[in-house]
Amino acid sequence: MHGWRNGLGVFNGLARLHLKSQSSELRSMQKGDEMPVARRESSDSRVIAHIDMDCFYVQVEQRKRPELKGQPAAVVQYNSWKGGGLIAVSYEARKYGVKRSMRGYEAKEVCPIIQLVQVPVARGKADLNAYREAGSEVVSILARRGRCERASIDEVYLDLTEAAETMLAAAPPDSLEIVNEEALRSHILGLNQEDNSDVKENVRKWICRSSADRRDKLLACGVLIVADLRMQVLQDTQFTCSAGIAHNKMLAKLASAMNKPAQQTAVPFSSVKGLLASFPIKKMKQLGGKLGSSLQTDLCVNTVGDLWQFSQEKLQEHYGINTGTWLWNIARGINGDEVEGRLLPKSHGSGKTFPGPSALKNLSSVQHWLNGLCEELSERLQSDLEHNRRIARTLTLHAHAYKTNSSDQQVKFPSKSCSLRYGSPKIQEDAMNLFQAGLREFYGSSNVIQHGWRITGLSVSASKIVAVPSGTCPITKYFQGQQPTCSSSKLLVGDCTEVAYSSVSFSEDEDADKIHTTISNEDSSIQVPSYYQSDGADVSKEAATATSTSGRESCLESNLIGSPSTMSNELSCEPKPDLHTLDRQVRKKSSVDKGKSSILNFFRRVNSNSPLQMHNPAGGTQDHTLSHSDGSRLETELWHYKVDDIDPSVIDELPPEFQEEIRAWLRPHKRPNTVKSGSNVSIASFFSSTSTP
DNA sequence: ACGGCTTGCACG
DNA sequence: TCGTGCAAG
Repeated sequence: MHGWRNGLGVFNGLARLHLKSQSSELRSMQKGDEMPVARRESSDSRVIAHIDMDCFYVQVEQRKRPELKGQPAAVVQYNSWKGGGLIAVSYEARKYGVKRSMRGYEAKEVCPIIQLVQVPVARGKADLNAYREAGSEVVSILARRGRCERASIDEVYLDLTEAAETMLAAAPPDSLEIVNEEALRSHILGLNQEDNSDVKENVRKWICRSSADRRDKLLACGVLIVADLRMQVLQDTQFTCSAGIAHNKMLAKLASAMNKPAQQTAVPFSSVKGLLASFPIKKMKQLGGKLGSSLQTDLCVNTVGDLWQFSQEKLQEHYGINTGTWLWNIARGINGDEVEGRLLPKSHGSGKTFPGPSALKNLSSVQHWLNGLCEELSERLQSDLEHNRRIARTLTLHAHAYKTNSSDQQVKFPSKSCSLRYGSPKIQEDAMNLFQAGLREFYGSSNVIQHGWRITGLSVSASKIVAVPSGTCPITKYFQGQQPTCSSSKLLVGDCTEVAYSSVSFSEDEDADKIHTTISNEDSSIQVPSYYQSDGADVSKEAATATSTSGRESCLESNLIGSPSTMSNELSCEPKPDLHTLDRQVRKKSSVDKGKSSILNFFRRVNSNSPLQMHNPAGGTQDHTLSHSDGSRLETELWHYKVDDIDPSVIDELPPEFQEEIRAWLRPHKRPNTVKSGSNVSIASFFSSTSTP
């Protein structure tokens, strides 16, 4: 227990910079302070929600076939063997004891009246697109009230801090005459519900309590907002969901599962300790597997409360610096993970298993299945390009295999990747080559004749997805921006886009025009923040006069202008993610943008008289020096900014699109996972590697 | 060598 | 950077 109290007030600093009033602490933080990994102190006052769709695949099928609503039902794939495997089960069916991972036949045994709906099949494999699209519908609604992170096909995190603060300032709960019925149905952990009491009235009192501390009031606002959002989701999509509202992601996630389906649960700070004390360790996210088992068997930890007796150092010795620190923190309800603004997946994949006798035995069957997988992948990449203007740069092939007549069964089939060329035929060709490369390695030196092989699983995936430079910039201009002079540097977006264009436009015949118009479409009927509009014009002018690099730059800039919703009208029934969010999230990860991100240009214009020194406090070798992509710095001064010199309060004044980026620089980073005993690494040493300009 | 198919992330 | 393994749903 001793660590609990210790955990409450010990940490200062970076994590709090979202609060204007506390931003000065960022500057005052001195050497000797302790700051291992991303964390927040437990005075964390964010309002975070986790939204979890109820048996989502079932709901999607029920919307398609309304006669299934209210019925015991399950979604099943591959009806061929033992009635197929269940992947989603309605709550009515769960009452009969039907579980996910049952076979169709088993489900029928315990619940004879269950309705089994098959997952759509395309090219001989399960086709999950309907569920993906339904998930996007939900995300587009949930993203309305705050930063939104698509955590999976049916789960979303929301950072509602700002919305809650705004509500608290403008229309605080204690001023409300009527409270949303859905909000009144909330579960408030720790709220005493006496036997005869009016439950809803108690919830109303809690929500409207004027004596509540600020954190509870913010949480109450969160409860109201989430109730509202959930109603919107239901109205617009017919889907129900459950939600957790808390001060961080971990607690929100715990809470969302506590009352399902179609309910929401809030975790006031005062109830955290009681909640965790007896909470089964294996039910914590990330602890459902080997790590959780290790805690149980090696440390005799069965509940989160059992973790309290271990010092940080002890946990670090066992599990490494990062995991150890993380464990110590989550045991105390501390979790600084940010809600990433990301509405779209980071990769696409298509795969299939070939169990038992269905294992593939020769190249032609591998080719057959690989072709189908690649076709599906290609379609999804096309769709991502059209809807979101993104391209993937890397193609990866995974396979599971074993050798017949061989002793070294433990040898794994290696994954292989290459740069991704668009167009189904190219992807198929490349995937097949990757497979053969993997196969050669898989053989090793073993005797091919004696040792045949079987393939039990194949998958292809596309990753490293980046935004396509597009918008006001004609393609010709765009290509001028990336002459061979760049070849030595890492202009991956450009290089890859070029590939994408040529192959998409010329290999997939009928798509050529579509792609072109997509890229060059510049309908500007959408609303663009004023700082973009004025800047956009400026940048375009600069682009027109400069030669070597500004073509590229202007493309990147103009990416901020124009909207995906203006494109591909025939597909416009689908929800389109917000381009600004999209652009921000892509830019954040792009190695290209590290050196030339729009935010630096923004600073350059705003502070043109006083260039600041900027370095990344934790970025190691990362360099935020702005230089042109061709490496010529002729007319480009070197703009250095030092993070310490940025008044954190200024961040809130920046365009929201930039705030995220800046905060990412300021955020603590993970340390290399070397286990050190006595591991209080000082801030000084943490920063020292990059503190020289 | 079966629960199947996706995703994301940490590690070396 | 690439490839592997873990975890989740």
